[in-house]
Amino acid sequence: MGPTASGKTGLAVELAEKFPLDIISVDSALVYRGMNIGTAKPDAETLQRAPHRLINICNPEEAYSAARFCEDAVREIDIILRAGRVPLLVGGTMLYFHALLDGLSELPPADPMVRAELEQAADKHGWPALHQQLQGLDPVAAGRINPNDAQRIQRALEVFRISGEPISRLQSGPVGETRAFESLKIVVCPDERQVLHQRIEQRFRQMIEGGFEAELRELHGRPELNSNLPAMRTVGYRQCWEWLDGRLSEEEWPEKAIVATRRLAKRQLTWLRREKQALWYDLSKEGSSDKVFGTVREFLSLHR
RNA sequence: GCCCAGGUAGCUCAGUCGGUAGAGCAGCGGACUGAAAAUCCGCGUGUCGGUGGUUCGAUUCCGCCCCUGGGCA
Repeated sequence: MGPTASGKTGLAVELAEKFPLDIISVDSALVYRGMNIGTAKPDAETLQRAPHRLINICNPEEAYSAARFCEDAVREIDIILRAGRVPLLVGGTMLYFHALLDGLSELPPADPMVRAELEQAADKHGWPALHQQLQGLDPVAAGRINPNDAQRIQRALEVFRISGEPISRLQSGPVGETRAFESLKIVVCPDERQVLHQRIEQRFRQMIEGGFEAELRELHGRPELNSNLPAMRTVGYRQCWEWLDGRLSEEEWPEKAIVATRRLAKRQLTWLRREKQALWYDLSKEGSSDKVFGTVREFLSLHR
Protein backbone atom coordinates (compact mmCIF):
# COMPACT_ATOMS: atom_id res chain seq x y z
CA MET A 1 0.00 0.00 0.00
CA GLY A 2 1.09 3.55 -0.59
CA PRO A 3 -0.01 6.90 -1.94
CA THR A 4 -0.44 7.54 -5.62
CA ALA A 5 2.77 7.77 -7.65
CA SER A 6 4.89 6.16 -4.94
CA GLY A 7 6.01 3.26 -7.10
CA LYS A 8 3.71 0.47 -5.94
CA THR A 9 3.17 -1.18 -9.30
CA GLY A 10 6.83 -1.35 -10.20
CA LEU A 11 7.71 -2.97 -6.91
CA ALA A 12 4.77 -5.38 -7.07
CA VAL A 13 5.76 -6.58 -10.51
CA GLU A 14 9.32 -7.18 -9.36
CA LEU A 15 8.13 -9.09 -6.31
CA ALA A 16 5.74 -11.20 -8.37
CA GLU A 17 8.60 -12.20 -10.65
CA LYS A 18 10.80 -13.32 -7.77
CA PHE A 19 8.29 -14.97 -5.43
CA PRO A 20 5.21 -17.20 -5.80
CA LEU A 21 2.84 -14.24 -5.59
CA ASP A 22 -0.29 -13.36 -7.54
CA ILE A 23 -1.32 -9.72 -7.66
CA ILE A 24 -4.74 -8.42 -6.66
CA SER A 25 -5.33 -4.74 -7.37
CA VAL A 26 -6.81 -2.69 -4.52
CA ASP A 27 -7.79 0.33 -6.54
CA SER A 28 -11.17 1.95 -7.08
CA ALA A 29 -10.18 3.46 -10.42
CA LEU A 30 -8.32 0.56 -12.04
CA VAL A 31 -11.53 -1.47 -12.00
CA TYR A 32 -12.86 0.60 -14.92
CA ARG A 33 -12.42 -0.46 -18.52
CA GLY A 34 -11.28 2.22 -20.91
CA MET A 35 -9.65 4.30 -18.17
CA ASN A 36 -6.02 3.45 -18.66
CA ILE A 37 -3.69 6.37 -19.09
CA GLY A 38 -5.11 8.66 -16.41
CA THR A 39 -5.30 5.89 -13.83
CA ALA A 40 -1.68 4.85 -14.49
CA LYS A 41 -2.95 1.36 -15.18
CA PRO A 42 -0.11 -1.07 -15.89
CA ASP A 43 0.31 -1.48 -19.65
CA ALA A 44 -0.38 -4.68 -21.60
CA GLU A 45 3.24 -5.77 -21.54
CA THR A 46 3.43 -5.38 -17.75
CA LEU A 47 0.15 -7.22 -17.27
CA GLN A 48 1.53 -10.01 -19.42
CA ARG A 49 4.50 -10.36 -17.08
CA ALA A 50 2.50 -9.88 -13.89
CA PRO A 51 -1.25 -10.38 -14.21
CA HIS A 52 -3.40 -8.17 -11.95
CA ARG A 53 -6.76 -9.36 -10.71
CA LEU A 54 -9.64 -6.90 -10.23
CA ILE A 55 -8.71 -4.48 -12.95
CA ASN A 56 -10.94 -3.85 -15.99
CA ILE A 57 -13.89 -5.53 -14.31
CA CYS A 58 -16.59 -2.93 -14.88
CA ASN A 59 -17.73 -0.21 -17.24
CA PRO A 60 -17.34 3.47 -16.37
CA GLU A 61 -21.10 3.98 -16.13
CA GLU A 62 -21.28 1.45 -13.27
CA ALA A 63 -20.62 2.23 -9.63
CA TYR A 64 -18.17 -0.09 -7.93
CA SER A 65 -17.98 -0.15 -4.13
CA ALA A 66 -16.00 -1.21 -1.09
CA ALA A 67 -18.50 -4.01 -0.47
CA ARG A 68 -18.15 -5.37 -3.99
CA PHE A 69 -14.40 -5.16 -3.60
CA CYS A 70 -14.54 -7.29 -0.46
CA GLU A 71 -16.55 -10.00 -2.18
CA ASP A 72 -14.31 -9.94 -5.22
CA ALA A 73 -11.10 -9.88 -3.23
CA VAL A 74 -12.10 -12.73 -0.90
CA ARG A 75 -13.01 -14.83 -3.92
CA GLU A 76 -9.69 -14.14 -5.64
CA ILE A 77 -7.71 -14.71 -2.46
CA ASP A 78 -9.30 -18.15 -2.10
CA ILE A 79 -8.48 -19.07 -5.67
CA ILE A 80 -4.87 -18.02 -5.23
CA LEU A 81 -4.46 -19.81 -1.90
CA ARG A 82 -6.00 -23.00 -3.29
CA ALA A 83 -3.42 -22.88 -6.06
CA GLY A 84 -0.74 -22.93 -3.37
CA ARG A 85 0.36 -19.39 -4.03
CA VAL A 86 0.26 -16.19 -2.00
CA PRO A 87 -1.91 -13.14 -2.78
CA LEU A 88 -0.12 -9.80 -3.11
CA LEU A 89 -2.64 -7.00 -2.65
CA VAL A 90 -1.43 -3.81 -4.25
CA GLY A 91 -3.10 -0.45 -4.29
CA GLY A 92 -3.85 2.88 -2.71
CA THR A 93 -7.57 2.69 -2.01
CA MET A 94 -7.27 2.63 1.73
CA LEU A 95 -10.97 2.14 2.44
CA TYR A 96 -10.81 -1.10 0.47
CA PHE A 97 -7.87 -2.37 2.51
CA HIS A 98 -9.68 -1.35 5.67
CA ALA A 99 -12.93 -3.01 4.62
CA LEU A 100 -11.21 -6.23 3.62
CA LEU A 101 -8.95 -6.58 6.65
CA ASP A 102 -11.23 -5.17 9.36
CA GLY A 103 -14.64 -6.04 7.92
CA LEU A 104 -17.73 -4.10 6.90
CA SER A 105 -20.99 -4.01 8.86
CA GLU A 106 -23.96 -5.66 7.26
CA LEU A 107 -25.78 -2.78 5.63
CA PRO A 108 -28.21 -2.64 2.73
CA PRO A 109 -26.55 -1.89 -0.61
CA ALA A 110 -27.00 1.39 -2.44
CA ASP A 111 -30.36 1.94 -4.09
CA PRO A 112 -30.33 4.34 -7.05
CA MET A 113 -34.06 5.05 -6.72
CA VAL A 114 -33.82 6.03 -3.07
CA ARG A 115 -30.75 8.13 -3.79
CA ALA A 116 -32.55 9.95 -6.60
CA GLU A 117 -35.44 10.74 -4.27
CA LEU A 118 -33.10 12.06 -1.60
CA GLU A 119 -31.29 14.09 -4.23
CA GLN A 120 -34.57 15.72 -5.20
CA ALA A 121 -35.44 16.47 -1.60
CA ALA A 122 -32.01 18.04 -1.17
CA ASP A 123 -32.45 20.22 -4.26
CA LYS A 124 -35.68 21.45 -2.78
CA HIS A 125 -34.81 21.90 0.89
CA GLY A 126 -31.03 21.71 1.06
CA TRP A 127 -28.81 19.12 2.73
CA PRO A 128 -28.84 20.83 6.15
CA ALA A 129 -32.62 20.25 6.20
CA LEU A 130 -32.08 16.56 5.51
CA HIS A 131 -29.46 16.53 8.25
CA GLN A 132 -32.18 17.90 10.55
CA GLN A 133 -34.42 15.06 9.46
CA LEU A 134 -31.66 12.57 10.22
CA GLN A 135 -31.31 14.17 13.64
CA GLY A 136 -34.85 12.95 14.38
CA LEU A 137 -34.35 9.45 12.98
CA ASP A 138 -30.79 8.69 14.06
CA PRO A 139 -29.31 11.27 16.44
CA VAL A 140 -26.10 9.29 16.83
CA ALA A 141 -25.39 9.32 13.10
CA ALA A 142 -26.47 12.94 12.80
CA GLY A 143 -23.99 13.81 15.52
CA ARG A 144 -21.19 12.15 13.63
CA ILE A 145 -22.02 13.55 10.22
CA ASN A 146 -21.39 17.17 9.36
CA PRO A 147 -24.48 19.04 8.06
CA ASN A 148 -22.52 19.83 4.89
CA ASP A 149 -21.52 16.24 4.19
CA ALA A 150 -24.16 15.48 1.57
CA GLN A 151 -22.76 12.07 0.72
CA ARG A 152 -22.94 10.69 4.25
CA ILE A 153 -26.30 12.29 5.05
CA GLN A 154 -27.67 10.68 1.93
CA ARG A 155 -26.26 7.28 2.82
CA ALA A 156 -27.58 7.41 6.38
CA LEU A 157 -31.08 8.34 5.20
CA GLU A 158 -30.90 5.74 2.45
CA VAL A 159 -30.10 3.00 4.94
CA PHE A 160 -32.96 4.10 7.17
CA ARG A 161 -35.47 4.11 4.33
CA ILE A 162 -34.47 0.67 3.13
CA SER A 163 -34.02 -1.10 6.45
CA GLY A 164 -36.06 1.00 8.85
CA GLU A 165 -33.05 0.97 11.15
CA PRO A 166 -30.57 3.70 12.07
CA ILE A 167 -27.25 3.27 10.30
CA SER A 168 -25.46 3.97 13.57
CA ARG A 169 -27.10 0.90 15.13
CA LEU A 170 -26.27 -1.35 12.19
CA GLN A 171 -22.71 -0.11 12.18
CA SER A 172 -22.23 -0.88 15.84
CA GLY A 173 -23.33 -4.46 15.22
CA PRO A 174 -21.12 -7.30 14.00
CA VAL A 175 -18.86 -6.49 11.08
CA GLY A 176 -19.93 -9.55 9.12
CA GLU A 177 -17.54 -12.40 8.52
CA THR A 178 -14.03 -11.14 8.64
CA ARG A 179 -11.48 -13.52 7.37
CA ALA A 180 -8.52 -13.32 9.65
CA PHE A 181 -5.91 -13.32 6.92
CA GLU A 182 -2.37 -13.47 8.10
CA SER A 183 -0.83 -10.52 6.39
CA LEU A 184 2.35 -8.54 6.07
CA LYS A 185 1.72 -4.88 5.45
CA ILE A 186 4.25 -2.97 3.44
CA VAL A 187 3.95 0.75 2.88
CA VAL A 188 5.83 2.30 0.02
CA CYS A 189 6.39 6.04 0.20
CA PRO A 190 9.15 8.62 -0.15
CA ASP A 191 10.14 10.14 3.18
CA GLU A 192 10.08 13.61 1.69
CA ARG A 193 6.69 14.96 0.71
CA GLN A 194 8.42 17.14 -1.85
CA VAL A 195 9.75 14.08 -3.63
CA LEU A 196 6.26 12.63 -3.85
CA HIS A 197 4.96 15.92 -5.24
CA GLN A 198 7.66 15.91 -7.90
CA ARG A 199 6.81 12.35 -8.88
CA ILE A 200 3.13 13.23 -9.10
CA GLU A 201 3.76 16.18 -11.39
CA GLN A 202 6.24 14.31 -13.53
CA ARG A 203 3.91 11.36 -13.94
CA PHE A 204 1.01 13.58 -14.84
CA ARG A 205 3.01 15.29 -17.59
CA GLN A 206 3.84 11.82 -18.91
CA MET A 207 0.16 10.93 -18.94
CA ILE A 208 -0.58 13.98 -21.08
CA GLU A 209 2.21 13.07 -23.48
CA GLY A 210 0.91 9.53 -23.48
CA GLY A 211 -2.50 10.49 -24.84
CA PHE A 212 -4.61 11.24 -21.79
CA GLU A 213 -6.54 13.88 -23.69
CA ALA A 214 -7.53 11.48 -26.47
CA GLU A 215 -8.69 8.97 -23.86
CA LEU A 216 -10.91 11.64 -22.32
CA ARG A 217 -12.33 12.76 -25.66
CA GLU A 218 -13.43 9.20 -26.29
CA LEU A 219 -15.09 8.92 -22.85
CA HIS A 220 -16.58 12.41 -23.10
CA GLY A 221 -18.24 11.46 -26.38
CA ARG A 222 -20.06 8.46 -24.93
CA PRO A 223 -23.76 9.17 -24.34
CA GLU A 224 -23.97 6.88 -21.30
CA LEU A 225 -21.29 8.83 -19.39
CA ASN A 226 -21.60 12.07 -17.47
CA SER A 227 -19.63 14.08 -14.95
CA ASN A 228 -21.59 12.80 -11.93
CA LEU A 229 -20.50 9.19 -12.28
CA PRO A 230 -17.94 8.00 -9.75
CA ALA A 231 -15.59 7.03 -12.58
CA MET A 232 -15.72 10.49 -14.11
CA ARG A 233 -15.13 12.18 -10.78
CA THR A 234 -11.73 10.62 -10.35
CA VAL A 235 -8.60 12.71 -10.23
CA GLY A 236 -7.55 13.99 -13.64
CA TYR A 237 -10.63 12.69 -15.44
CA ARG A 238 -12.81 15.20 -13.65
CA GLN A 239 -10.63 18.18 -14.53
CA CYS A 240 -10.13 17.17 -18.16
CA TRP A 241 -13.88 16.62 -18.49
CA GLU A 242 -14.46 20.13 -17.13
CA TRP A 243 -12.11 21.50 -19.74
CA LEU A 244 -13.97 19.64 -22.51
CA ASP A 245 -17.17 21.11 -21.09
CA GLY A 246 -15.60 24.57 -21.27
CA ARG A 247 -15.58 25.06 -17.51
CA LEU A 248 -11.78 25.12 -17.20
CA SER A 249 -9.23 26.58 -19.59
CA GLU A 250 -6.60 24.54 -21.40
CA GLU A 251 -3.90 25.99 -19.13
CA GLU A 252 -5.69 25.47 -15.84
CA TRP A 253 -7.05 21.94 -16.10
CA PRO A 254 -3.68 20.17 -15.87
CA GLU A 255 -2.71 22.35 -12.90
CA LYS A 256 -5.99 21.58 -11.15
CA ALA A 257 -5.52 17.89 -11.87
CA ILE A 258 -2.06 17.90 -10.32
CA VAL A 259 -3.38 19.73 -7.25
CA ALA A 260 -6.17 17.16 -6.93
CA THR A 261 -3.61 14.36 -7.13
CA ARG A 262 -1.48 15.90 -4.38
CA ARG A 263 -4.56 16.15 -2.19
CA LEU A 264 -5.44 12.56 -2.90
CA ALA A 265 -1.95 11.54 -1.82
CA LYS A 266 -2.34 13.57 1.36
CA ARG A 267 -5.58 11.79 2.27
CA GLN A 268 -3.98 8.44 1.58
CA LEU A 269 -1.11 9.38 3.88
CA THR A 270 -3.58 10.23 6.63
CA TRP A 271 -4.84 6.64 6.44
CA LEU A 272 -1.34 5.23 6.19
CA ARG A 273 -0.09 7.02 9.28
CA ARG A 274 -2.40 4.84 11.30
CA GLU A 275 -0.79 1.67 9.98
CA LYS A 276 1.49 1.47 12.99
CA GLN A 277 2.72 -2.04 12.28
CA ALA A 278 3.54 -1.24 8.70
CA LEU A 279 7.05 -0.84 7.45
CA TRP A 280 7.86 2.16 5.36
CA TYR A 281 10.18 1.94 2.42
CA ASP A 282 11.39 5.00 0.61
CA LEU A 283 11.73 3.70 -2.92
CA SER A 284 13.70 6.74 -3.96
CA LYS A 285 16.58 5.40 -1.92
CA GLU A 286 19.22 3.02 -3.16
CA GLY A 287 18.75 -0.57 -2.03
CA SER A 288 15.30 -0.08 -0.57
CA SER A 289 13.69 -2.79 -2.69
CA ASP A 290 16.30 -5.25 -1.44
CA LYS A 291 14.95 -4.62 2.05
CA VAL A 292 11.42 -5.29 0.84
CA PHE A 293 12.53 -8.51 -0.86
CA GLY A 294 14.23 -9.65 2.34
CA THR A 295 11.14 -8.95 4.39
CA VAL A 296 8.87 -10.77 1.96
CA ARG A 297 11.23 -13.74 1.81
CA GLU A 298 11.15 -13.98 5.58
CA PHE A 299 7.36 -13.66 5.68
CA LEU A 300 6.89 -16.40 3.11
CA SER A 301 9.26 -18.79 4.87
CA LEU A 302 7.32 -18.39 8.10
CA HIS A 303 3.80 -18.59 6.72
CA ARG A 304 3.69 -21.11 3.91
C1' G B 1 22.13 58.09 -17.14
C1' C B 2 17.17 60.40 -16.12
C1' C B 3 11.74 59.83 -15.12
C1' C B 4 7.61 56.81 -13.50
C1' A B 5 5.48 52.38 -11.16
C1' G B 6 6.34 48.51 -7.94
C1' G B 7 9.16 45.21 -4.14
C1' U B 8 4.18 42.56 1.96
C1' A B 9 2.80 34.54 3.00
C1' G B 10 5.07 29.41 -1.70
C1' C B 11 2.03 32.50 -5.87
C1' U B 12 -1.30 36.80 -7.17
C1' C B 13 -2.37 40.90 -4.44
C1' A B 14 -5.01 44.07 -0.40
C1' G B 15 -3.78 47.02 3.87
C1' U B 16 -1.71 49.85 7.86
C1' C B 17 -3.96 58.71 8.25
C1' G B 18 2.76 55.44 12.70
C1' G B 19 0.85 50.81 17.64
C1' U B 20 4.89 44.42 14.10
C1' A B 21 -0.57 42.66 8.89
C1' G B 22 -5.07 39.64 5.72
C1' A B 23 -7.72 37.71 1.27
C1' G B 24 -7.88 34.21 -2.84
C1' C B 25 -5.08 30.26 -4.69
C1' A B 26 -1.28 26.81 -3.15
C1' G B 27 0.10 24.15 1.32
C1' C B 28 -0.49 21.50 6.11
C1' G B 29 -3.37 18.48 9.87
C1' G B 30 -7.72 15.46 10.65
C1' A B 31 -12.33 12.45 9.83
C1' C B 32 -13.77 8.28 7.02
C1' U B 33 -18.65 1.43 6.90
C1' G B 34 -21.87 -0.34 -0.41
C1' A B 35 -19.51 6.84 -4.56
C1' A B 36 -13.51 6.49 -1.22
C1' A B 37 -9.03 8.85 -7.05
C1' A B 38 -15.39 10.20 -3.23
C1' U B 39 -17.17 13.43 0.64
C1' C B 40 -16.45 16.55 4.75
C1' C B 41 -13.97 19.38 8.97
C1' G B 42 -9.98 22.39 10.86
C1' C B 43 -5.24 25.58 10.47
C1' G B 44 -2.10 31.86 8.08
C1' U B 45 2.47 29.26 7.49
C1' G B 46 5.51 36.48 7.28
C1' U B 47 13.17 39.72 8.62
C1' C B 48 6.24 43.79 5.15
C1' G B 49 13.65 44.44 -0.31
C1' G B 50 18.27 46.47 2.57
C1' U B 51 20.26 50.23 5.53
C1' G B 52 20.39 54.84 8.19
C1' G B 53 17.19 58.87 10.21
C1' U B 54 12.76 61.10 12.72
C1' U B 55 9.73 58.92 16.78
C1' C B 56 8.08 56.29 23.15
C1' G B 57 7.21 53.13 18.84
C1' A B 58 8.56 52.53 11.57
C1' U B 59 6.16 47.52 7.33
C1' U B 60 3.84 52.57 7.19
C1' C B 61 7.07 59.07 7.17
C1' C B 62 12.14 60.91 5.22
C1' G B 63 17.28 59.91 3.01
C1' C B 64 20.51 56.62 0.55
C1' C B 65 21.28 51.81 -1.69
C1' C B 66 19.66 47.18 -4.20
C1' C B 67 16.17 44.54 -7.40
C1' U B 68 12.00 44.19 -11.13
C1' G B 69 8.83 46.29 -14.97
C1' G B 70 7.69 50.43 -18.21
C1' G B 71 9.03 55.16 -20.47
C1' C B 72 12.78 58.93 -22.14
C1' A B 73 17.49 59.10 -23.92
